[in-house]
Amino acid sequence: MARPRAFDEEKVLNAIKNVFWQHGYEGASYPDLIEASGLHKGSLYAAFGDKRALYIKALEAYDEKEVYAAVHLLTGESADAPEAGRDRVLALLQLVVDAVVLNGDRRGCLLCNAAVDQAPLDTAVEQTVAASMQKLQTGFEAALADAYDGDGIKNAASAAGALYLGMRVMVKSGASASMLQQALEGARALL
Amino acid sequence: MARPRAFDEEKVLNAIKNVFWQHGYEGASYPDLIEASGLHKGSLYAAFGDKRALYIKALEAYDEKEVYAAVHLLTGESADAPEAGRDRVLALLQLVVDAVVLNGDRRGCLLCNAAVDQAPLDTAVEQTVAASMQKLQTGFEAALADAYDGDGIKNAASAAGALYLGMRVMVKSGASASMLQQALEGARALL
DNA sequence: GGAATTATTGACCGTGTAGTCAATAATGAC
DNA sequence: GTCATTATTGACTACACGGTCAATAATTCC
Repeated sequence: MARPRAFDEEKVLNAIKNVFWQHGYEGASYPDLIEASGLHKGSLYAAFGDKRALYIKALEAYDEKEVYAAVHLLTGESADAPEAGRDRVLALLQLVVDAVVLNGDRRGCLLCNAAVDQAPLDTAVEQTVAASMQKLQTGFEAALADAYDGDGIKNAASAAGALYLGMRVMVKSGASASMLQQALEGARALL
Repeated sequence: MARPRAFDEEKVLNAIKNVFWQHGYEGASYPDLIEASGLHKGSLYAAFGDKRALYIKALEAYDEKEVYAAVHLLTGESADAPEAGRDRVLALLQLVVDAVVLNGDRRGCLLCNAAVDQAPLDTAVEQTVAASMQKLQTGFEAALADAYDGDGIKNAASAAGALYLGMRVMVKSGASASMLQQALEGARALL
């Protein structure tokens, strides 16, 4: 018995997520957010709260979509996941390279960006980031469980996670396609 | 035959570097920079130019000190560098862990921070970052030259570089000491 | 149709920002 | 001592930012 929402919450959050992904937290201004979402400032506040809350929601949306997809690839639950666990890790790293080579997408990883520039300033961000990172870690462990044993699994999974994060940083730093390809080949040789 | 500078340029730049290191580019306000440097706003402008120029100078100072030290460790030119190249890489990764465990220092790496949040927005930053990254890459190649051959050297060096960057991101994301230690052990097992 | 409730709008506000500049101070050359 | 030159100061400006709110619109219930 009240006026209904005129927008699709999920679509709006997706648009907001993309703005933060591309411009970072500080770099995303309300004019940017307004343009991308199609809403007005007051509506954003009424529906989601302040900018920080909006950012957390964007991180959660990223977790639900991008992190989810990565973890499912790692665990082998995706349809196109390779058979061997090690190959699933390499497939994920290949996706990092492909984003740049095939689509020219250098936004990197919203999670990494958040970890670097907002996590140290905001415990809510830090917790959200930590939760997503933990999911990734578990995914890497699942992928490497049959190639290592004992502590070796966790160790190799942490190192693989660091490799993944590092490659995503390389992407943002403007590393060339061949540098990225080299890192991927290096990972193939090491893992 | 004119009034001399009342401050030590190197010390001031070092203070400025630390502010950017801790707070990031956007997070560093002029009040912060003024307090850390002991100079007034007008002096900063007169001596170094605008905030962007100041940031670039801070990146250069970081390159000259921190990147220089890392590269020299990797190439074995430091006094305390291990004999084997592979051990020098691990020693560098150990320093990343130690910064957190021994000093509680979670500032991470100014270079990584710059790569993630400023390089995509400013080609001058991107170039400075790229130059420092290239030096690191060369260092890793020098360290791993005797353990690999042919393309393997460059590949392994790129992967080691990604590992290094990834671990520094983990530090900023709030990863626990044991997670970092795991990644280090993983690197030891893989390299 | 009227009442109650919630969504939407966009003008408005205070603040903190980066950046400027005219006045003043300190030095060396002569 | 005077002058030319450069350094220092801090008040000043203009602006963009995040955030607020009162007025209005759209809906359902009765």
